[in-house]
Amino acid sequence: MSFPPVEEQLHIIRRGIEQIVPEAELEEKLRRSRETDTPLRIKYGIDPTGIDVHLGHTVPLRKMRQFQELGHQAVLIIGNATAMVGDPSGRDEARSRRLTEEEVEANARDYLAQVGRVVDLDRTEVHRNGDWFGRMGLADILNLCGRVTVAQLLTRDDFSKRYQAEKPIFLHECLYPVMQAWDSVQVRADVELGGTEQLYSFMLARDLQTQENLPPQIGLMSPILVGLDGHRRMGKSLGNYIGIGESPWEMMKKFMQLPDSVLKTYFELLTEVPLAEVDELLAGHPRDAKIRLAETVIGQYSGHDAARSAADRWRREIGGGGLPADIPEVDLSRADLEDGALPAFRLLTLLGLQKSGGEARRLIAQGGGRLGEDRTVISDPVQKIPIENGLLVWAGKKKFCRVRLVD
RNA sequence: GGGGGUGUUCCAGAGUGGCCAAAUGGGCCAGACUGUAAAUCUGGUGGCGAAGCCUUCGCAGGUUCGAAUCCUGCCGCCCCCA
Repeated sequence: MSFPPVEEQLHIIRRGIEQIVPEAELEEKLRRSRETDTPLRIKYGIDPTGIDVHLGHTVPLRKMRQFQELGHQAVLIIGNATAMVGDPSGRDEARSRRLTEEEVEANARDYLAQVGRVVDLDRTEVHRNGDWFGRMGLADILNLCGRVTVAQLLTRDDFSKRYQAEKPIFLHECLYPVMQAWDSVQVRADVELGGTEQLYSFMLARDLQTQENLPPQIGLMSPILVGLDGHRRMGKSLGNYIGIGESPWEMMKKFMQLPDSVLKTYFELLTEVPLAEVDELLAGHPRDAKIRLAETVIGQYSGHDAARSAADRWRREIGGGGLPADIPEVDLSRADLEDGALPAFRLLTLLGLQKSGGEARRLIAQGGGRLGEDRTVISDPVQKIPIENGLLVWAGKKKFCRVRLVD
């Protein structure tokens, strides 16, 4: 096996990376790796706490894939032990609940399947950190804890913020960064991937590795990928994410709703489109750049054909103002009708377009209730609407369905 | 163990006896404008087919014509002292 020249590798590795600590050592490691023909061990840890892998997760995963392509060894850590603690990073609150072992294991399997869409699992070492943490006795744990001071922990931004805000910090959470760092010792990591909020853990790992007479790892930190709102990090709990398991069309719609301001970062972190070309794209109409972005990323998960047809569909239906292709049909029982008609607000709630009568009334009062292909505005919330099969009903621009009358 | 705080509607945070379904901000929803982007502006944001009624302010009781507001007990969280 022979590695590409160091400069070439660095060029690929640096893309989309915010911070490398320490940078000089990375170059040195790459050089030595190439001279001795020894792949670097690239660690990335992921806690199986949820089930949806989204684009935010793919940033370090893609980086890992790139390392694989360069000939290095990917080392994936399934944090089945750390998952039971919960990563306090970037949180200003404690996790509400700890997961059970069964949940964690189920999630872990699910995660691997999803992760396999980005990294090449056949060429990846997969470890579960429960394998080593499960074997540790109290003495081992105390010994490990004895290497970290509380003052150090409190230098972490998330902990100090919480501390100042008089919010709870639980003892087991303090263990999280320590455990994460110990993983690096266990797998003899040369490089660890993660977000910028991982700095503390990465540095702690270097300390522990040095104490164990191992070469310290390099931390490669990606910027945080902001979510659909354009401000806060992409995350499941914020509901602002694009999951890699979503259909091409779902992804398409979400991409097109991104604020323009994030386009450049998205291109940089999620695609391999050369940056010079990205600049050219951004000089044109942002809408076209966005379509290109969406198509490129969707193509990575669903193939180019599917990506293209999603993009075409968007241009046709949404860009072009046509009717949506998928109009869900909702059953409506004839028994609910009154003389073949219904008050407008009641229609919306029965169809599930609105949660309550009050909500539906407000929507209609504000001009969000519409009927038919020509989207005639319903003017009065209690207006009697004659119901017929196939009637198209709108609750705002994005929610709609057709009536299907049933007995 | 002792002392002091605090708990409000999705979130943050006002409200300290009636004018409170509860200020304000955020979020969210709708409308206008657009590229169904962002920003901006406008309106809305407990439930009930109107008037009116009903349920909400950590939990359980109590005082009162009347309680988110007062009292008692319980629970959670935070800080300080030891």
